[in-house]
Amino acid sequence: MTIADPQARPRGATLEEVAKVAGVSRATVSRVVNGSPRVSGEVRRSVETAVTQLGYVPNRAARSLVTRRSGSIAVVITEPTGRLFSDPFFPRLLRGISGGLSARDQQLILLMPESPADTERTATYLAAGHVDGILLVSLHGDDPLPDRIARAGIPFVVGGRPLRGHAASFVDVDNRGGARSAVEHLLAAGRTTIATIGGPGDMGAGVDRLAGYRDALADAGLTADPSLEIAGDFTQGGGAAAMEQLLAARPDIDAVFAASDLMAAGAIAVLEAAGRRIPQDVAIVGYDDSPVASTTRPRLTSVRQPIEEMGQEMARLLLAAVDGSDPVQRRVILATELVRRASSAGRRVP
Amino acid sequence: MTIADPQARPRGATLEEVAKVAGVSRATVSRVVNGSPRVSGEVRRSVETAVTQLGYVPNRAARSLVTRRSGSIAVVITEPTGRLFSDPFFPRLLRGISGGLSARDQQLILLMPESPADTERTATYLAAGHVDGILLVSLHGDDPLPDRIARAGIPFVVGGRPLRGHAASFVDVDNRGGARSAVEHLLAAGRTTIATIGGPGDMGAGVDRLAGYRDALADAGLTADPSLEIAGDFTQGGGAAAMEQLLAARPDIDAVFAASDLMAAGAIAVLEAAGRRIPQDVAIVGYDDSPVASTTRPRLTSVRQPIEEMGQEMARLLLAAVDGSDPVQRRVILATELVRRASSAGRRVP
DNA sequence: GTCCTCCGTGAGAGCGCTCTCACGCTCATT
DNA sequence: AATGAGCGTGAGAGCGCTCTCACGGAGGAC
Repeated sequence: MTIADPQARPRGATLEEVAKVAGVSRATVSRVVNGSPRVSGEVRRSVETAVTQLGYVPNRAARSLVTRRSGSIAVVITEPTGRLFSDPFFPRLLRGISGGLSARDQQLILLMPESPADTERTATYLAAGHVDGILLVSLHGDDPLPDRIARAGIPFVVGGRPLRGHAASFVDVDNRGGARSAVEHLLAAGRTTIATIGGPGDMGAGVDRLAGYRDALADAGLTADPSLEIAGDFTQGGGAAAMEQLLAARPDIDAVFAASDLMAAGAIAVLEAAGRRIPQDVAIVGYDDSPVASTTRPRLTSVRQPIEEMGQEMARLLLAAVDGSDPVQRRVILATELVRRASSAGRRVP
Repeated sequence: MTIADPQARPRGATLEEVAKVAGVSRATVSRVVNGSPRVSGEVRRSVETAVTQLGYVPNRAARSLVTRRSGSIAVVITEPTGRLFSDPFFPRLLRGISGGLSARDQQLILLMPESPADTERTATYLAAGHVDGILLVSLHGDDPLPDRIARAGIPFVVGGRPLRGHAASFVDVDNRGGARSAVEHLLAAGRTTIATIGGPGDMGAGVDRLAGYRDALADAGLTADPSLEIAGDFTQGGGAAAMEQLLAARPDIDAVFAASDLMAAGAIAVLEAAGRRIPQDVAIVGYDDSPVASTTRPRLTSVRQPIEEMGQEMARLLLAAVDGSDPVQRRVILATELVRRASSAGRRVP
């Protein structure tokens, strides 16, 4: 094997070698490295010296083999295309997750299955127990993954409320509350005919934002009107198409709540082309507070979400579940914040 | 241990068990699983049956322990904040990398060190040989990582041309050529006083795009003018600040080449506020062709980059290096494409 | 003084896999 | 007919680590 291996990278020191240098047994070095309290101060110091001197770093594979823990967490992103490329949601979420994980010395394994075959391979990989826990992001209603890994008994946490009632912990932003506050803001500005361009009906974020929209209307004593509701796909093109339909059906619209900034940007372009002034004729509010919100003209009022925090919280929940210290299912909902900009400014003169 | 373990997750079948079911030795099962040709058809089939029946999946830790290969590749993203959150560069790159890796059954380990302490831990982790190879993304000039891992002898590939002459393979988009084509486009439209808002001077993308700008001017017989060049930080705010300085120093500007779309968006806002019409008074071209480019008004002419392809190519190069089949250093430069939109339309009347 | 407990340490098994080597068989070669 | 090459298969070592168990010595209870 020494001969056959083309690489022969220098292998680091082993426990055995550290033990020899420190003049103790392998077991004692292991105890020191893993912070066991049952080691005398003197021995501990001499082991630590040897560790530093040899630059010893534990071999994770060997450790995994016996502990049956991989020391890694999978993050699975199953997003066809749209949202993934169009807003900085994922980088921010990943950063939050990464931060939450690194403190505990867990590695983040990123899985982005594209094809159904990929998804199948991913499911097999995950169910085989190669990771200690799983973070599921951007779940659609029909995703088979949660069931598969639940059956395999691997702890997992979902980002965003899962639509089907999986017995799973999840972390979500308050989509319903955020949408409600956006629409309340429009109502307070004197708008009366408020349409919404919703998200996909198979995603929690889509469903909940629509619910929040309806909540606000109901509170104001208005009844929901199907001709004012249309589903988009979170993309700019989708937003534009939806806006056109909306405008054709209801030319009397004086406000639009779009469930994403990109869709709002698409809607703005269409409204503009139709000769509507924003915000004078039609006020518009988006969702996400993405960078796009400050490049539209007028700049876009939007609902800001604590994405990094969401990632961090997901990591925290999952690690607790992996430790077994918290077998309970938890649902964490994080608050959103309405960021007011020009697109919804000014009171309409009735 | 059986008692101490709070989880006791069902462990999958082992090689040994498959061997027993198939009536062969462990070694033979290993050969079948690893696709060795030295197994007779009959035996192979009976092993495959047993594998399927037991749902056998190899234990990666055990395999790693003996092969000294982890089966995973690290992707290190060291980006302070700005770019990471503001454009979809990273998701796209990650997707490209992921695609390039998954075909080879390599796991993608994502590392996003934030603090200097994180970076140190990351370096230690990587140098310890826990991954088979490393992909370095968004490298700044002063990053100590390349040296560290080069010294440890771990194969790595850099995304974007590294500024200091690391003896490293890299994949880059043709920043210089892309910038040149953008500026040539402005020249062809009759613009004569073309400013540039560049990227950070410690990043290859920043330096190269500036060089491309100068190339185009030189080709047109114009000499570079320091009062027309200013460095930004790839963010919208940075672009706006730069544009203000530029406008104060050279009110006669009739075109701007911004090294990122976000900076271009910032510049547009400032130009607008200063009463300049776009593109009539000042034409503007961005870089990245990000979603922002189609939300600005007018929509932004920009340089499109093959980001997914870049990620794929990085994965490909790295895997070749890991295999040892390609110890040569490679430099791959991918072509860009100018996407013409309204912000640079129309010929200026001299 | 004897017995027992407790604590720090070492010995050794074994996690699941790959890889080398040896072995026995079948065929082609002389 | 004898020899050897080649191929498919099995036996067994060992990767680096953790964990259980055993052991010896110190200290307290009787």
